[in-house]
Amino acid sequence: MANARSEVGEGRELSETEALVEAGRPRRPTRARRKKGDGEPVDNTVDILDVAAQCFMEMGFQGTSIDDVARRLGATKGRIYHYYRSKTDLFFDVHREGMRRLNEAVQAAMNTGSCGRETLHAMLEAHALTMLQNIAYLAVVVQGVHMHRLGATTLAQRRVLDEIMAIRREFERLFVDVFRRGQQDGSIRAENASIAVKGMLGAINWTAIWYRPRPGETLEHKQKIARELATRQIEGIV
Amino acid sequence: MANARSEVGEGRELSETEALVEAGRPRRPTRARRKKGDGEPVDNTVDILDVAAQCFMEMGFQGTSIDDVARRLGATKGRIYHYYRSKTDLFFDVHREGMRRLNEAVQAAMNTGSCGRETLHAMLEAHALTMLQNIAYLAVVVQGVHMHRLGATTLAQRRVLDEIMAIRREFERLFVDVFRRGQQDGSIRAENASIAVKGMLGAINWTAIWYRPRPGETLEHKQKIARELATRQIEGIV
DNA sequence: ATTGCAACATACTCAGTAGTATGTTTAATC
DNA sequence: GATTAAACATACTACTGAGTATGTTGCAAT
Repeated sequence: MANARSEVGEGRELSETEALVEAGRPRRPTRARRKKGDGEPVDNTVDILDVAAQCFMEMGFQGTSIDDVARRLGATKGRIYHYYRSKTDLFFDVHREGMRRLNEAVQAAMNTGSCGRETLHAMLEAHALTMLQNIAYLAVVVQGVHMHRLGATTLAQRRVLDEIMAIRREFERLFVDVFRRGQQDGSIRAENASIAVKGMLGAINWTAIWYRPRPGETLEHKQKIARELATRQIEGIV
Repeated sequence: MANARSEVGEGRELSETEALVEAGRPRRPTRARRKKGDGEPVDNTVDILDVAAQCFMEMGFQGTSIDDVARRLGATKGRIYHYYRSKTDLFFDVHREGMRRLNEAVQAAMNTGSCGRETLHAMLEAHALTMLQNIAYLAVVVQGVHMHRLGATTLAQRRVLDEIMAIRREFERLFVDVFRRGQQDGSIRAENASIAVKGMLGAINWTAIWYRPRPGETLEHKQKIARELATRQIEGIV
């Protein structure tokens, strides 16, 4: 980082909680721009987020320059820095969006199944399918997990990173909890929930490494892969 | 990369095969230095390799500077560039060493077990244990897998990368082959060997993300984790 | 004793890149 | 229709970091 943005000065300072909530989130205008005749307000950050996710997936956080993202957008740095304070903030926002989609899908699956094992199965399948459908965003999430020791972050950014890590731990805890429920209702016989879950999530998350959608790939195909992966984690190969 | 080293000039040129074999490998002196009174020749690259593996694991390839590695060695760039032509070559050599250790362990396990499933189980356990025992090197291997599209490599480096990817594909094929053998001898009922193996290897490889050895951690503990992970992949959780 | 090379250290170059400062256009509000 | 802010583009700064060129030291073979 060329020059650490001074934490003081430049107008009003953000309070502790504001900084924690706002950091990494796109800057919202005070007066949102609306489309020509339409009344719908436009969010110009979605394109940036999509392209950034793609770049981060292909070249990694450090390997991606803001100019790379801008070039792929057919724009310049100015557009990106208009919405994001820093490259790290942009990365975090992609990460956050990925986690949001993942959480949404898995939370929905938690309401299905008649025993712990069946619920877990549904959660794993939902997780896998979400990975395959949002591979760029989720590849960034996977990177983010491995990134929590990068150190070279500012004070505010470390806060956001802690928040993200907390969300991830919470996410993993969902699986452990359902696993334990399955142990109690007798539908799961394996012991050591912690290690078992880490293995299962690894099998799913690994798709971020090997899976790339073929052009024109159908949803059914993705579902088939997701079901296959989830089933193997529940039933094994015997 | 500041200046791509010119492929021509500077003395004798390497032949195609020499370049393929030598690239990424440490430069060997024409007259090996020996210890004081001892007759044993010394390999000064092992320290470099160990430290580099540690750095690459903690901060990633792009996030690690040669100066970082040198500083951790209590040395300067000069020492590293004396043995390695480039940062990429250093990374590749760590990768190669990691794959060597992994292959060694898994190959040994292939001679055990009385059916496909048992052999596969032994291979997975050996794989997992090797990961836990060489987490830095294997974390680099995992990074390398995800790196094959980084693009920004020179001609010679791309050759080495292709070689590495070939080795990895060969490695994965070992598991698929044994899987199919298990399907034929009836010890494995699951279908779709390719996806099943990708899931299983993912569960094991994921240790590169979450596992960090506690100080004073015993071998038995590592073995327990490895056995647990492997068993889950074979038997599932039912 | 001298020579030669390995094994580094030191000092430098230069391109890429994060972030900033500032200009320009367009749409909404009054 | 004048004003104002959003939504960018352009131009610039400053620094990091890969790779190089060159110096220095110490062992080993002759």
